[in-house]
Amino acid sequence: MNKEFRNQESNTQGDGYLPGLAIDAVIFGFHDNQLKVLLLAYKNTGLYALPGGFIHDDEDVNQAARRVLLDRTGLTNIFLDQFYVFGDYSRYDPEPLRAIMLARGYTPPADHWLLKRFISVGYYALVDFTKAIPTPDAISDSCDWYSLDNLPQLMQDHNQIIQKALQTLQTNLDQKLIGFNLLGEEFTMGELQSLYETVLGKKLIRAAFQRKILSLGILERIAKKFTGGAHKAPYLYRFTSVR
Amino acid sequence: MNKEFRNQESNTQGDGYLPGLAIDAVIFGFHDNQLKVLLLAYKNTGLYALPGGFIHDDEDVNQAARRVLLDRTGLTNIFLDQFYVFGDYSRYDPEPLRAIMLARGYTPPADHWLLKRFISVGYYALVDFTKAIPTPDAISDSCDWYSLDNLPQLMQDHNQIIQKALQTLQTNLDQKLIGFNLLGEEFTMGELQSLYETVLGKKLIRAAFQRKILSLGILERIAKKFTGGAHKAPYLYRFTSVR
DNA sequence: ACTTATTGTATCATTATGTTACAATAATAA
DNA sequence: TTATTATTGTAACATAATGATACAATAAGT
Repeated sequence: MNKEFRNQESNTQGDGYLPGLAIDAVIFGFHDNQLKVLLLAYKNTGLYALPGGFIHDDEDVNQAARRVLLDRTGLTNIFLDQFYVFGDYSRYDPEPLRAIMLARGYTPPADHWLLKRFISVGYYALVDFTKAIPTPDAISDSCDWYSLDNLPQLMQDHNQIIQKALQTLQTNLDQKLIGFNLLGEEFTMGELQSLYETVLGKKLIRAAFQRKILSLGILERIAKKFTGGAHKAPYLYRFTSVR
Repeated sequence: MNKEFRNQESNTQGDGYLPGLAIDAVIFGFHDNQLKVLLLAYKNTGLYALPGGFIHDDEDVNQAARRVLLDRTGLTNIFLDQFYVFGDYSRYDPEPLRAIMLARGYTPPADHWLLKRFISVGYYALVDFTKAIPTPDAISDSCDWYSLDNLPQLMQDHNQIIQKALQTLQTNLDQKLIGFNLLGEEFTMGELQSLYETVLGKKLIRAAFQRKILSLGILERIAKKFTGGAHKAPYLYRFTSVR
């Protein structure tokens, strides 16, 4: 990986990559009843950013996004979808990348490809928090989960990108039943409801939620989960993969 | 316009344009109870294609899409939205563009920028059929409406692009009330229902449709429309712009 | 055995949608 | 002028979906 960025850096014209096009990935996880996103902190710069990358000139754009996701989380077979292209001219700001390269002790030439204008394809992914292994890229100190309601200031327009991704997630939550991708294999109805409430940012009616979800016929009841709490044990459910 | 393409053609390295990025626009219209799209036929090649274009290096991508729409229809202030980025490597096929340039009597160099791989941002627009003035670009014979259920074979993956645009239109029809953009200022309930039926490809129940639409409180009843038919005259409605 | 918190579900209320019916009414024909 | 016809607007009822409340079942602690 370090190799990859060194290549992107010293390869001043970006040979082998599609010029001017990048990927930004909003990777959602769910933990402690909080919706989280994966962020990178860049070395010696105080800059935070979304995981992202560039597209090889013989690679599908969607495939490049999967590669980014794999590199940052170790996960494959994950829900991942485009949600918007960020292409305003006003986004153009070479300073953060210049700062990152300078902080690495590399002074890029003025016409370095990474300092040119980039259009970014926004992707959002829903991953099982417990399965992802956050992995920094070559030029970042850390790759970590940050709660959505407590985000740091991000590079460029990355905060807005996250907002737009969240909107997309909210409108597609029921419609495409994508929410399940944020949970593990097995979960209780309470956990599922809590996920929905967190994503949508509002309370749902317990009885109605349970009835609705069960009526979809996509859940399989497995066993009871003895939580150790002084109350009836909830059932565990599993998403019936056959659809 | 001719000037613009001559510039794109003779400017073999595409200076002034974002490299490798294009726009394809699926422009929907509604007429004679049919959903139509605007297509270009290219000179001396027998090729049909979606209207499209490139992005100036100081231009917003969305703005470039508006420019394409304006150039092909003469319309501004139109519903226009991104719906997908077509970025598979397998799309890459320089032959159609080479054929177009050759048919114009221009032999492009092997490294001509228009023969390189392009990623395409798909936009869909909903326009008032009666207001649009289909206008060919510099290298096409014609710009015309084609019924969706009777499309010619299109260049590259443009047929699939239209299919994806249609899916997007269908899922967003109620949700965002975008359907109204396909009608003129004033319309009858029957016309609106017919539009919905055509887009969704299924019959709707008249009484329920009317009740539902009216309950949204977004329509203003204006006057009766005397159609000349031997029956009660329907009311004309207008979309209340205030939302 | 009693208490507590939580779960699963039944019950009823309310709202939304599907279905049928019918009066109102333009244009035409008698 | 008066019937005829096709279509519209909407009422009325039936069915389905959702909201709200209630309550029995039940783990675990006391």
